[in-house]
Amino acid sequence: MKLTPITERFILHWGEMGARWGVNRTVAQIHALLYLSEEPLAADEIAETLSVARSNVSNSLKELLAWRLVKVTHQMGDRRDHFETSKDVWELFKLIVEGRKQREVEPTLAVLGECLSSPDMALETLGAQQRIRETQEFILVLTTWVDEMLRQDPETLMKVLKMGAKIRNFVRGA
Amino acid sequence: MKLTPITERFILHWGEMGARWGVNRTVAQIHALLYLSEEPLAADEIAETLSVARSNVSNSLKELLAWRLVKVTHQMGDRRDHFETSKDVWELFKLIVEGRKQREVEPTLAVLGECLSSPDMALETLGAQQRIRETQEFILVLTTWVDEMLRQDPETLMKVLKMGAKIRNFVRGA
DNA sequence: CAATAATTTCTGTATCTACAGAAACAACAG
DNA sequence: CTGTTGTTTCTGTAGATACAGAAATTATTG
Repeated sequence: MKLTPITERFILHWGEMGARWGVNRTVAQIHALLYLSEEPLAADEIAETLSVARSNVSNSLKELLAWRLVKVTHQMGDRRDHFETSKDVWELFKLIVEGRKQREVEPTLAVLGECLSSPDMALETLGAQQRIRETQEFILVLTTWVDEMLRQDPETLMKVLKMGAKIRNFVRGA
Repeated sequence: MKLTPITERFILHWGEMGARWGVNRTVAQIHALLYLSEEPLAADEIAETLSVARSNVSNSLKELLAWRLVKVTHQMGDRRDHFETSKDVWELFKLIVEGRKQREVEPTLAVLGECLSSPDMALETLGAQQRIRETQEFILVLTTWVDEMLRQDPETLMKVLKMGAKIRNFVRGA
């Protein structure tokens, strides 16, 4: 399948961005392709379209499945798996944030917690102790809030965001 | 300078996390070191403490300076530059978000904008066209909101975050 | 139970990035 | 002006990751 110029540009840029945020380029590209595609695609089709090895596609899809960003579907008369992703940016965003929270933020909180409860903590300067505590507190507050937000439906979330300025006043008044 | 066990653990973990988010490991480690350190450190001291080459420290510091995460200071009777970072997690967070916005989000918005205004857009399916538009809108709303939030002082921000649940009700009532 | 189609796992290679060490450069002191 | 101290830039290498292609595995059909 030949890509149209815009689709190609979008996919390449997405791959680039993924790389900068610690996501494998091919993984990001495949996701972008599925996002723009009208129908679910088979692995071969993806490999051909993006000019990457079949095996590479297989591994990348496994990764995307682990992130719950793509799902497998089937079509009548075709034995091959077909892959599709949600067309809802918000939902995708949620899944990504959720994934990174689990994979990176939670381990970090664990490490900070262990540090804080370690007897070795006494060896640190008071300032360092405090900063480690503040870091933990910061991450905790932030993730709790993110959790809260992600639990909302897209529409509510949208309203919250579009209301930025008002929130400030709300806080003032509270 | 020898690191205490906790400091070492913190720094190593920070480096690890940086790597996962597309930040050079040494850069992240140096930042963590300065964050926990009570006084500004000279480049040699950093190199020795982290066991990395002096040149590596130089380049990493340049990177951190570009992000405005560290500042140069001087001490009486010492010709060497000394480096320090803010001890305020909130401020650090702001700087990082700000930096990533400029380096990654804005270029992405530019690409999306060019796509949308290109005549080639007519070649795309209606669905793809819409999704590209939605993506742009999404990023726009999100960054606008982030901008708004980062403009607040830490204290206000903290209140906003700690209020997660209430915000929902606020939205409902609005 | 073959024969075929589809997918995954394995293995080696290419590519890229991080990094050390050397060399060049700049600032300063005597 | 020359030696010293400190910093940056340059160059090659080591290490890591991404990836292609082959081999092995699994599923499906007649």
